[in-house]
Amino acid sequence: MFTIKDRVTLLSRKVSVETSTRRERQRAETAAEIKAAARKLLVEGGASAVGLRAVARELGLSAPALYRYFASHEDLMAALVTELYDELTAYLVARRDTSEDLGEQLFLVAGGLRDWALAHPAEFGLLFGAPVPNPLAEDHDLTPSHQAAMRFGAVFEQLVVQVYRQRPFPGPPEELLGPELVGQLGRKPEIFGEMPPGAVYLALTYWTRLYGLICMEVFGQLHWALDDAGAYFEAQLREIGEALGLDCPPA
Amino acid sequence: MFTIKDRVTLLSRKVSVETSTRRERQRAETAAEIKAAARKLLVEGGASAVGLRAVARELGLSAPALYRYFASHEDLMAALVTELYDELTAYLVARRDTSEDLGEQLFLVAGGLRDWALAHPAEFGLLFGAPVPNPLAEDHDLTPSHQAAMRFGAVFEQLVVQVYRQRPFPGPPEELLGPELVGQLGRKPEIFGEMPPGAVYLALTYWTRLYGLICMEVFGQLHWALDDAGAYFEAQLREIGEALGLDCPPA
DNA sequence: GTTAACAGTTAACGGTGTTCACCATAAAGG
DNA sequence: CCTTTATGGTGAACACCGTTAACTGTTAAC
Repeated sequence: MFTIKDRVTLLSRKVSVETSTRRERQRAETAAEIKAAARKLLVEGGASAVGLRAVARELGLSAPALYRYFASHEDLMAALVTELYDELTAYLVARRDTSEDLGEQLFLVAGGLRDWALAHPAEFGLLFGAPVPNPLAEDHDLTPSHQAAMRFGAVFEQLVVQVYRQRPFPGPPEELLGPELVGQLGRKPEIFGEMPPGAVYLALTYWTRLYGLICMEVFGQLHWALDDAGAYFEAQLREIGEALGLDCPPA
Repeated sequence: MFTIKDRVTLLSRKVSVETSTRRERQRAETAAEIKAAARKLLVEGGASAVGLRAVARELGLSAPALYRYFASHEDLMAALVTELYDELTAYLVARRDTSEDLGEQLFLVAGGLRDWALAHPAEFGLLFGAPVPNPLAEDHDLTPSHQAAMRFGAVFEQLVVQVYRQRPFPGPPEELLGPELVGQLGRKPEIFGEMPPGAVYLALTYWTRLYGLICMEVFGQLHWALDDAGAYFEAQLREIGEALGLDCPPA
């Protein structure tokens, strides 16, 4: 179980004071170069193409040298995932802050996620296409990549909560959701604050539909029906926005 | 471009006459054993655990022996994917034929897909979690696994079309979708028959939301909000069914 | 009954992640 | 300033991987 305090410390990006000695700076720079090379191989040849030897070859090093920076190939990938999550989060936040209106921000963030996914399909596949990444069970402690994923999710969560606070949207009545679902929907006040179950349901719907849309498009599972899913995506987004009580721009 | 005739021949499962000589039967049986061993390794250790040598070890063979049955490791995986698609399709069809009512069938098939995915998460990940499987472009010819995937999709497509024919659902008005999207939605008559763009939009919505829901749940990306997504899934399904003009069972 | 195809073997090549022993250099300490 | 120590690098080696080649029995076919 996580307390609210845990969440707060977790969601604030660490901006350490950086008492960087000369060595530490060099070390961090090399680690960054390694991750950059790994990413280059990822976009060029897919996840299977990013191997330790290939990365080392990319920067003129020997494979065992990388073990001074990452404990294993899996660790390298996890670090890359963390970096990508943070890059995506920063991109979404920057895009969100383009507007002051919370409703517009919701559209900006959704469209931003799609744009990033389409611009970086390999990276997106690494972040979101991995089958069964983690159970997030009690015993499993939070790895840095998990924390980065939560920071990413928090962008959407916070925004939805803010939108609700500004102009509460009703959501379906509780008798339509059923008691079991209503119970579960009210079980996360540290995320959804004072939102009633119906509103939480709508927020989850927003996220679920957005995820499904983008995954299907970037994974190429929509080609059989649409040659350009852009218009479809916008229509779906308007539909969701309407359910959230936002004034949606016309087609 | 595919003609309607192509689709018909493609979507009918081949039930070859099987003029099986002794050798051919033995050969087919061994190939089946290989695929079974590969699947066992898949569910036990994920996609990365199913290697040629491991499969061979599983049945007391040498690795090169498998090359008498599959041209490469990739071919083995493709054959496994084909088999899994067909198994899933057969499961859905059997479940669908439990009821005569088309509306109920739509719910049965949707719930069946979720149940199969939850019962076989590794297999589901292999089928639907693969990033960017294929562009389905003109030059790329249809591999058996693609054909199996299309047979799978056809179960949903045919059902939606039948539901529409029995009781047409309106869908959003065209001026709400925009001319660009309306144009794309009317471009696949070989799939959606005489359905108007709004209805095709709803059919796509049905599939997109279903896919997103199941992917998120089986990939563990819903644990942060819900401990058991079953009730949420059913509520979402009711919502979609309502949009399709079906009488949905209460919670 | 001869012949040819088939199903399997072992050996080997290049590739992978990883560990080990070793070595140079750069920082730290008396 | 010199010594010590930690750091970042190396090549060799292990076990595994997918794949190919050469070879050997068995089995079906003419």
